[in-house]
Amino acid sequence: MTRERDDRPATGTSRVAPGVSEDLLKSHGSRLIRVAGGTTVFEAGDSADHFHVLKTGRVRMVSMSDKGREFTQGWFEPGESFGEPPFFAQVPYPATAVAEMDSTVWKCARADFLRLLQENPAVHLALTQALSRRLVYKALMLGEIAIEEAEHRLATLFRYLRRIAVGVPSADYRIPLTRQQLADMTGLRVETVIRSVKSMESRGVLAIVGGRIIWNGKISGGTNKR
Amino acid sequence: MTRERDDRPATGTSRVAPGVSEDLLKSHGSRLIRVAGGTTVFEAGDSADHFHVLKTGRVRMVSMSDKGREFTQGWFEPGESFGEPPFFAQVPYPATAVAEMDSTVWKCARADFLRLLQENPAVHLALTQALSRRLVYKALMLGEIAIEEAEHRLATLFRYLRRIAVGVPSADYRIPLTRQQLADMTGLRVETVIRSVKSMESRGVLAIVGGRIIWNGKISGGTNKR
DNA sequence: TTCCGGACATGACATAAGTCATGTCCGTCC
DNA sequence: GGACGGACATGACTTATGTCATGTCCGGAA
Repeated sequence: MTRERDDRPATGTSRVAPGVSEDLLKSHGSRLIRVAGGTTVFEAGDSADHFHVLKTGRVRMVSMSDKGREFTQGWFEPGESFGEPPFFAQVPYPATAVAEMDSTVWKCARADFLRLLQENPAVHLALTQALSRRLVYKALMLGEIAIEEAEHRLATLFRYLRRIAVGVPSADYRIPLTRQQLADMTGLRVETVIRSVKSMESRGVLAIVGGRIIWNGKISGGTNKR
Repeated sequence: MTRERDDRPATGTSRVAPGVSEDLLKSHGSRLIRVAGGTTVFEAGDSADHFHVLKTGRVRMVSMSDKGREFTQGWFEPGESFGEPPFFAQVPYPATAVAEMDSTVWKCARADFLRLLQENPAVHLALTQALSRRLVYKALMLGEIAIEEAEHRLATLFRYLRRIAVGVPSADYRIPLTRQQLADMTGLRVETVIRSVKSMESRGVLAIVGGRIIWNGKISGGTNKR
């Protein structure tokens, strides 16, 4: 049950990392740093004066409460940039970036990166789209967590995950996350996720096979209006 | 108690609307539409094929649950654009845009707007910054609502509102929102907001003068690390 | 002045979700 | 092949917040 990790959805950005090419980063004064698994790339409160791009490994963006509760803002896969919002907004990081495994990260200083963007309009547009996808996800989850109940939050997350997953959208989708990870993305506790999922299973809106949650493409379909 | 509305914080984007100039919009095939107060500019589920810029009036972005609960994603003031994330991400709107008063809105079709951006790198950068500010706010509130309790959520929102407000940051800040509006931004109910605020008042972290919440610049200051 | 509606306030009770304790199942590692 | 740890599961109890009912205050309209 460790192989799961490989198909972790890139909730951070998009299904396909458009990314800034390494050549471009190198030619614009970026430095490549190593981050050991379990340590942080930056922490909430740090000032954001570099643009970060993940080269190898995996990074999780996480918010932490005083009492140790965690909320996973998203995961980032190789090729994706992360921590750009505070970088552009010029405010301290609101969350902490943790390397879930040994990782390497490109760091590009503000002036260098702004020049890079200016010289490469296509990269800028791809970045705008990546930020937009992330904003859509955040608005979606924010609305859910603010006003919906446990099962609804989970159903919405499942639909979202299947939508951004590669493959046939009508086919069954095997949720590639543990109950704990789902809890950390929905503001719920593991027990609540377990109970909600079981309840949804008994109502037939999903199936559990070998512990894994199978979201049915047909019956629990989409929500689009037009 | 109606004058409050005028200094509504522009949580949608930023304190200063950088915006796309009207000349630019006009020269790129935009249309100006009128939206009566109380009606919607677009609704959750609609497809997003136009870029919207508010010319006059005020727009509130709101998520709604099946059972009628509302969550205010943000407000938009004249000069600000809204609904861009789904536009760029090419997905249906996740929320509904309601005109809180008679408003006028510029609408620019996709191809036209992409051309506009390409021809005006400075506008593109300003847009990236606006999106970034919004993303920082969403990440902040998402973490709060997911894992923090009522009083903490409110305190964080108050700090944020004061930070983006114009004026001396160390001075007392009068929250320009009603209890109901605060409730709609934090995923709480009015009664909970009222009780939390009173509790915070009794603990001395804020004052209530004539019903209005006064957030003290000194004692309830910032959270920055460095 | 009086009336009215919106905002603020407070008590009593209901409940979804959190918390705590325990237990099973099942791979992996020695 | 036995021990161990992580993930899943379930019962019993607690609690923060929601829900409902009701009341006061105050400014604007008539």
